[in-house]
Amino acid sequence: MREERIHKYNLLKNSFKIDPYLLNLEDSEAGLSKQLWQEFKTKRILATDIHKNFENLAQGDLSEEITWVAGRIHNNRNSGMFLDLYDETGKIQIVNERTELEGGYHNAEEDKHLLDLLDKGDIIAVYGKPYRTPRGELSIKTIDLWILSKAILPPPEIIENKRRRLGLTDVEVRYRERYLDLMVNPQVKETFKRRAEIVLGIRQFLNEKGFLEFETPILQTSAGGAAARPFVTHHNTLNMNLYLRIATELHLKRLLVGGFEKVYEIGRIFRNEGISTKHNPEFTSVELYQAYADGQDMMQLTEDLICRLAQSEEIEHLGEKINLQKPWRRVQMSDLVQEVTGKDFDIANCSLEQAKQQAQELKIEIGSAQTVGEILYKVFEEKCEAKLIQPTFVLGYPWEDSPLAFVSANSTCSMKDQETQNTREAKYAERFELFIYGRELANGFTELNNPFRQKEAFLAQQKLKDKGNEEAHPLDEDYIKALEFGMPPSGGLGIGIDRLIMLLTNSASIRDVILFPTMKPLV
RNA sequence: GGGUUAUUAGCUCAACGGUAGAGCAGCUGACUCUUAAUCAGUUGGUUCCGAGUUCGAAUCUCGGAUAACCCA
Repeated sequence: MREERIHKYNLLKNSFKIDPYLLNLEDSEAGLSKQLWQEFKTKRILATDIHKNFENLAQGDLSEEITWVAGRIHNNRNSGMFLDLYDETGKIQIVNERTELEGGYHNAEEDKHLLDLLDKGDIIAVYGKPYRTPRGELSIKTIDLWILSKAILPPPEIIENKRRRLGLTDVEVRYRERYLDLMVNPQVKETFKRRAEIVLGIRQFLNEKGFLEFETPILQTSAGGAAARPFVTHHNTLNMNLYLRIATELHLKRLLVGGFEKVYEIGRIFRNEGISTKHNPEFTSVELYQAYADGQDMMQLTEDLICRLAQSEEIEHLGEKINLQKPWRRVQMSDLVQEVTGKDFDIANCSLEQAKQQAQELKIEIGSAQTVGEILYKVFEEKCEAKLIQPTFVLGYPWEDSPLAFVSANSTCSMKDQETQNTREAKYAERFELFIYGRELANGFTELNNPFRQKEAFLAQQKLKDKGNEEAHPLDEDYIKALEFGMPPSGGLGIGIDRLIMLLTNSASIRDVILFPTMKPLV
């Protein structure tokens, strides 16, 4: 098939003197080319607009309004008489009356042959008049047409009609050759359009609230701000290893030290971890930090943001109705665990022995967990996470896993609880995570701005690292130095944008919302 | 990391130990007719790769690749 197309390409070039990759309007013998090209660029109409503008054109009627359209041919009936032309907005039918085709820069005789050389997949420009066929299909009746790009490979069949199982369904091809997926699966195009709108919506929301967007380093000498294994790369002239960032947190908080009070960054994050329907090695997050605020403010902001992006108080996600009506549930992790398992793992009431015993009763492998808090977290992950279908803020994270958050007795994520941090042994981090449909969507806390506490927390992480925990947070002396200059008390929030888009576009896999997901090469 | 499943023509799939097939696409022709156009004819294969069992393998066995899903 490819050979056939190449043959046609050569025919066009040699017999017609047309290079089907150039704007052949330029080569017109009629001398009108430049003028026509200008006209084309300024007057081209999108398919949806034609349908809108000529809605009332009666059957069989021909409008006198000269119209330009362009797009890809996806279907061809009656030997080129009817073409289905698709642009970004949809389909418009082209009607070619061979006997009526006038010459533009090629004469009518040649047009006949030109029609025969058109293939599915070719991108063409059409100059003609709106026309509703006797059968009622709004079309463009061609006066002249030009090949703008010859397709050597045919496009997969476009799916508009489910009556037969065709089109491109192989997920592997859809991910590897996403352009084909976009070309023929309208709902895929719709998802990514929505993605662009959501990201724009986040920017608009934050900008309205006075946040400033910044760009912080992706290449870092120390990959901090989260618990994850980083990718390592090498800088040749500095002759040193660098890490790809696993979070934007520590640099954004340096901006708070510098005096900005509301900052955010939307950007790519890299984590050297497994791939699943919820994980891609590179993904997009938005992190924001607000001075003179706390975790409470961050929860409210999260609600406001997501509700605005959803544009509806109830959405349907993979068969579940998700009620987004504010305020969303806020619950302590230990209360939630008790609710689900009937066992009390609250650090205040539960000894390490009891916690281990209870975990065993629940048949939960505690693995490396050494404290009540860590066991609580394991039980939560095992027993509760998947059940959090409706939006839920989970509070009261064990401090061991939250080295960048304030620690308090009550973990209400409110600033006034900080004063109780002296008796750290019985404490939770002032941290929350948002779950919807069992998926972690956001993570926020009242930021730790005490450099001494921060250093202690880093040193505790260092010990874990020494024990072989590759996800433990590295000691970042430079960040501690920044805190020593003083960071205002602040709230911080991170949202996984891909997962948020999954939720809002009703997508089951993160790969359905990432245009080019990470794949192993075929050879 | 473990398990399950899949990989056959450009696309969607069949053939389940006995000559590798269909629909669509492509090509040739008919038809100013259509919208899944139709009609007639027709081309097209390293059955993901490699080894084994067998008279005979797309099919059974083993190994590998890639992917999807589930579990950790």
